[in-house]
Amino acid sequence: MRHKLQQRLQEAVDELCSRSLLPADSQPEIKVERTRDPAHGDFATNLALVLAKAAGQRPRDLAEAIIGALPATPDIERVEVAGPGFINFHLAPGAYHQVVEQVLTAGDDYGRSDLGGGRPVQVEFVSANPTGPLHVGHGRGAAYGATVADLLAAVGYRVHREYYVNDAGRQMDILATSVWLRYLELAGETLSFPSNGYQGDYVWDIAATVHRNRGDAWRHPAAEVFADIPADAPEGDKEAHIDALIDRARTLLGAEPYREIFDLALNSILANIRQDLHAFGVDYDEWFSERSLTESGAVQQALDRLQAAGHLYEKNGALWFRSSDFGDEKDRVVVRDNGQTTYFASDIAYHMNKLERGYDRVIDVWGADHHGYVPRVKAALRALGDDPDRLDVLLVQFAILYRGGERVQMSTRSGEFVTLRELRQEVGRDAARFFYVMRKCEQHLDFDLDLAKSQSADNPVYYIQYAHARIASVMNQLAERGLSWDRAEGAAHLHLLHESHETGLMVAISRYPEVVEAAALLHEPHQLAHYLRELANQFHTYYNAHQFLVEEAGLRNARLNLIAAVRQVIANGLGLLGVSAPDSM
RNA sequence: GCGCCCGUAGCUCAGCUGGAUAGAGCGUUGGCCUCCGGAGCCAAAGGUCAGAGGUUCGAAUCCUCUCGGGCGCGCCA
Repeated sequence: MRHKLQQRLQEAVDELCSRSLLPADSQPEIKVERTRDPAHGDFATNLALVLAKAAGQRPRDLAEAIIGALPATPDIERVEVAGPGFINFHLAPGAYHQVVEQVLTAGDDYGRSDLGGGRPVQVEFVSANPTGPLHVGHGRGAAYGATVADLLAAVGYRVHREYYVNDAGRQMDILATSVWLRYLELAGETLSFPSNGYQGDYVWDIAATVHRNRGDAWRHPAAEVFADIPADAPEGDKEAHIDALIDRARTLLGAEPYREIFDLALNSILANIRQDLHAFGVDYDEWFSERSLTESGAVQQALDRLQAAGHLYEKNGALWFRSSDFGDEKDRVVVRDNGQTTYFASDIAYHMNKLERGYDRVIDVWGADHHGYVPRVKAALRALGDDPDRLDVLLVQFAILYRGGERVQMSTRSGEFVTLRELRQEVGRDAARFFYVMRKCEQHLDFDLDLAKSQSADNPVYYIQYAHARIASVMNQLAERGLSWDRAEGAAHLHLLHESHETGLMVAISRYPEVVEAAALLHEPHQLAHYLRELANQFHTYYNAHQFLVEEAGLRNARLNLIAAVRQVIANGLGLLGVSAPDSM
C-alpha cells in the first residue's frame, strides 16, 4: 500500500513538472509514512513541505496542487492537507479487508518479498575461537547474526552464513598444550598447570580421549617437560612461561603427534560449538578455516599484492602495512620479526577472499570490543583496490546476565563462565533467542535470567506465544461446539468487521511486511520483536472485548478469518526470530 | 590523552534515519471471569528526552561543546 501511494505521488510530481508548476529537476525521495494519530488518516507524506522552497510556493498551496494531480485510486477514500502542509491519506474501509485474504492465501510466505532480487550476501557471525565452549557472550552474536541472516533471506537476498574458524595461531597452541599437560596428569605425572592455560573441564575430557587412544605413548616426565622453562606468574611472566611450554610440547612430541593433539582438540570443540548452535536454531552454510588461508597461499598472495602496490615496509625486522594512508590511526604489523604472519594478515586475505567470491554485500557481526579493528580491515580493502563500503561491520554490545537482581560474573580464566548451553537449559531456546534480539545491537543488554524463565505476564516471549496459543484454542473450541471455520464465508463477510479493534488489527497485519523489510535492511531485528509484542497486545485486547464464536455465521467466520490471519503473522514473525509458535502451552 | 558506542518515566527500553499532543513493559494505585485459556484486559499517576548553544517551517532525532557511563587503543587472536 505504501509503495502504491509512493507511485501515485511520483506520478503527481511528474505531472506538475511537465506543467512547469515544479522545477523540472525536482525529484525528491518521496516518503510515505504511517501516521501515529488515526485522526491524520492512515498514511501521510511531507512531500509538499520538502518541495515548497524549491518550488517557491507555500507548502499548503503546493500540497493542494499535488492532490489535484493525484491519479484516482479506489483504495483511497479521501486525501487532505493538514498542519503545515502534510498530505494525509484516508483509506477506504475495504482497503484493509483484502489484507486478511492476502495473509491467509500467502500463509508462511506472508511478509516475504523479493526486494533483494536474489543478490548474494554473506553474513559471518560468532566465529569464536575454538578454544572452549560458547558462552553467553557469544549467544547474542549468534542470535543476532542468525536473525539478520534470516531476515535478509526473507526479503529476497541469497544469504550465505559463515563461521570463521580461528584454527591457527597462538590461542590454539595454548589449547593443544593445555590438553597435553592434562594428558600427562592423567598418565600419572604431577605438575603445576600454567596459569595462562585453559582450565575448563572440557580440556580434561579431551585429554582423556588422547589417553584412551594413545595410552602412555606420549608421556614424558614432568621434570623433563618443565626443565629450564621460565617461571610462571606471579614470580615470572605467564606469557613467556606458556610460550616456552608450547615449544617444549612441539619438541618432545614431534610434529605429527603434536598435530594430532591439536586437531583432536580443535575438532572436538568445534563439534561441540556446532552442536550448541544447532540446538540454538543457528546453522551455517560454511565453516571457513583460517589455516586454509595460509596453506593455500592466500595470505602470501594478499601480502604480495600489498607489496606490489607499495603499501608495505620494513621496520625493526617486521613487515608493516601502511594502513595510516587509508584512514587507520597507525600502521600495522603483518609479518612479525620471527617470520610469522599476524592474525591481521590472515584477516586481510580472508576479507579479500570474501569480496572475490562475488557477494554484493559482506556483513561481519563482531563483539563491540573489536570496534578498533574495523578501520584497519577497511584500510586493507581500500589498499587492495576493493570498495570498503561493500563490507558492513555490525558491532554487538555485551550482554550482562542478572540472576536474582545480581550481576552474574563471568570469567573464562577460572572456567566458571556461563555457557550458552547452560543458558539454553535454564531459560529455554525460545526465551534466549528472543531476549538476545529484543534490544538494538549497539545497546547494552541486561539479560534477566529470572524474567526469561518466568512463565508470566512480564515475559514478552510467553505473552506473544500465548496470543498464538489462544487463537489455536479458539479453533479447538469451535470444533468442540460442533462448528467449523468456513474461510470463504468469512471472506465474504469481512465488511462486518468494523469494530475499532478489528480495523486496528487489520492495520497491524498490513504493516508486517514493512516491519520485516525495515528490520532486514537496517539489520534491526528488535523492530520485529517489538512489533510482535504490539500485535499480541492488540489481539489480547480484542479477545477481551469481543466474542469470536458468535451465533451469526457470517460475522463468526469473518472474525475467524481475521484471527487466523493474526495467528499466521505471529507464527511467521516468531519463526524469523528463531522462536517457536506453539498451539498450546 | 585519542577513537567508537550509549545517556528518553522509579527500573528495563521503543521512538519507523527531521514531522503533528514523546510511547510500551515492569513496578505503584484502582477496576474486569455464570462468557472462546486471567500466562489476559481496562483505567490512573509518572517526563526540563543528561546539560548548553546552533542548523530550519519543525529537533529526542542533525552539528559543536560540556558532564556522566561502557569499550577499545599489542610484532594477542
